[in-house]
Amino acid sequence: MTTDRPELIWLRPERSARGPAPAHSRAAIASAAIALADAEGLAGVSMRKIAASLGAGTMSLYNYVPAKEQLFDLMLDAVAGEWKLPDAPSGDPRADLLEFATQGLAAMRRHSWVPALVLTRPTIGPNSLRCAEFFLAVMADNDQPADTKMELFAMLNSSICMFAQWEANQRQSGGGEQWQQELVTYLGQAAATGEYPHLAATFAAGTGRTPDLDPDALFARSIDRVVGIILAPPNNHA
Amino acid sequence: MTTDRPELIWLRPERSARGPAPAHSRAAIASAAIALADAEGLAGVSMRKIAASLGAGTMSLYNYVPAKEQLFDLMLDAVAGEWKLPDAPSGDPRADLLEFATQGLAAMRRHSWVPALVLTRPTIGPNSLRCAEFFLAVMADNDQPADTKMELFAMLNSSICMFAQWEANQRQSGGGEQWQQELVTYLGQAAATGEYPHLAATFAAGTGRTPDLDPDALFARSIDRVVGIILAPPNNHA
DNA sequence: GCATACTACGTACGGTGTACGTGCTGTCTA
DNA sequence: TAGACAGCACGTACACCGTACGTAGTATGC
Repeated sequence: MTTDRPELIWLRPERSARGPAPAHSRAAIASAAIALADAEGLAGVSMRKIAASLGAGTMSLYNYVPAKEQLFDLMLDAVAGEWKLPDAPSGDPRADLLEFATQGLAAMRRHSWVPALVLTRPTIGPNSLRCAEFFLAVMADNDQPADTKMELFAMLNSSICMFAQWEANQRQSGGGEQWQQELVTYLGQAAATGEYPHLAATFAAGTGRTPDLDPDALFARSIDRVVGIILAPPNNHA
Repeated sequence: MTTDRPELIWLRPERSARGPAPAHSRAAIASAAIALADAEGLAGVSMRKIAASLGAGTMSLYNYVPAKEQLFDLMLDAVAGEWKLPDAPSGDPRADLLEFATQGLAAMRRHSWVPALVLTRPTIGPNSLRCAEFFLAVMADNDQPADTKMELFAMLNSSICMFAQWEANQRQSGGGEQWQQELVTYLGQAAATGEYPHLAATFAAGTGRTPDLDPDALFARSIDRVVGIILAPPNNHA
């Protein structure tokens, strides 16, 4: 409420000239938080645990981060820094966007808490801006309005997130045998009611199939569609 | 690490024959929780507040719901029940899917906490199944593999969620004047560094524009693309 | 009649984010 | 150079959270 200091964390300097040198850093705190989230999930991240893993007092963290929410911003931007992007577009926009998406998926596979979090917190830290910059560089020759390009960027990012989240859910569900069992039981019951004929048919058809298409290939196929939409000339759509 | 015992809530009967009649119901509890989430956000939902709003003791809720996590399932399925779907497909799949998406967007606009939540919790309650059933009925004449259809359903749902979440973020950001101000300041600074030339150009081009395209039209346009992909014959893509 | 299974709910425990105060340290200003 | 002062480290404390557990009451099946 009382906003003497800027709310936006990127606007406040990491360190001012006065006072003793800090014993830690935003980057170190974010890194510790990321390690915790990777190991225990986002819900397992607490200020006390982060402080303990850094050997700091809990309340010391508040000298670096105004609140836990802003810590999430730091975490997300740190992950955005893991994208390994070429310095300049290659000249093949489709390949560049695919590579961008692949980098994103890889990062989100390492940090399965990212997709759900990034959806609720639009990130605009330095590393995220670097990603946006790359996207816009790739799209430089594409004559669409500026804000449309930003929407397309959001669309690409969301698609990557969706896929990563879907994978994470699969993994989580597949892990619990009992849950899988219960799910089958329940869907069987639902099908037996006769209220869901199409669903029952689909369920029956789906069972016993072997495919399990290579996840990477599935991702490439899905994202290729999205990239196609993004790169399509603006007015070719009815 | 708690021993994961998912205990699918849809499998346990709401009420058994023995014992006194319950004073409340899952539906009433879910409804109270939804009202709370609408008013204060998902983080504002607590067992104590729900109980208070129902005039019940906090711990009584645990006679209806094994844990708070399962309550989220109830909430999501209750919202899925708000979709107003025709009994049968109209014969125009494109129109049907657009209508489906529009219903979804409307529900998510009423309950802005849904998109983020549903992404992390695949819903399979009775109402959610009804939605899937409708989708499959629309897709009945479309000869794609069963599991592909389910993937496409997930894709459609995700797209709706993405759009709704994006809108919610816009609304939230636009609400805080100071935040908006700080964002502009920060982006200005970032642009001034010269590290983000394309971003700076895009930002400059975006400022001063008037469009603010009607959100519904924007949604229709976006979702129409997705519907196009969904309805496209399976092998028309390179 | 009576065991049984369920409802209702108070109490309590271990966890959370963080406001506040206290002492310290380094730098900038007069 | 003296002192004001901003930033740092951290302990304590508070309000709130999810929920395990125990107790008491009540309707049903045998």
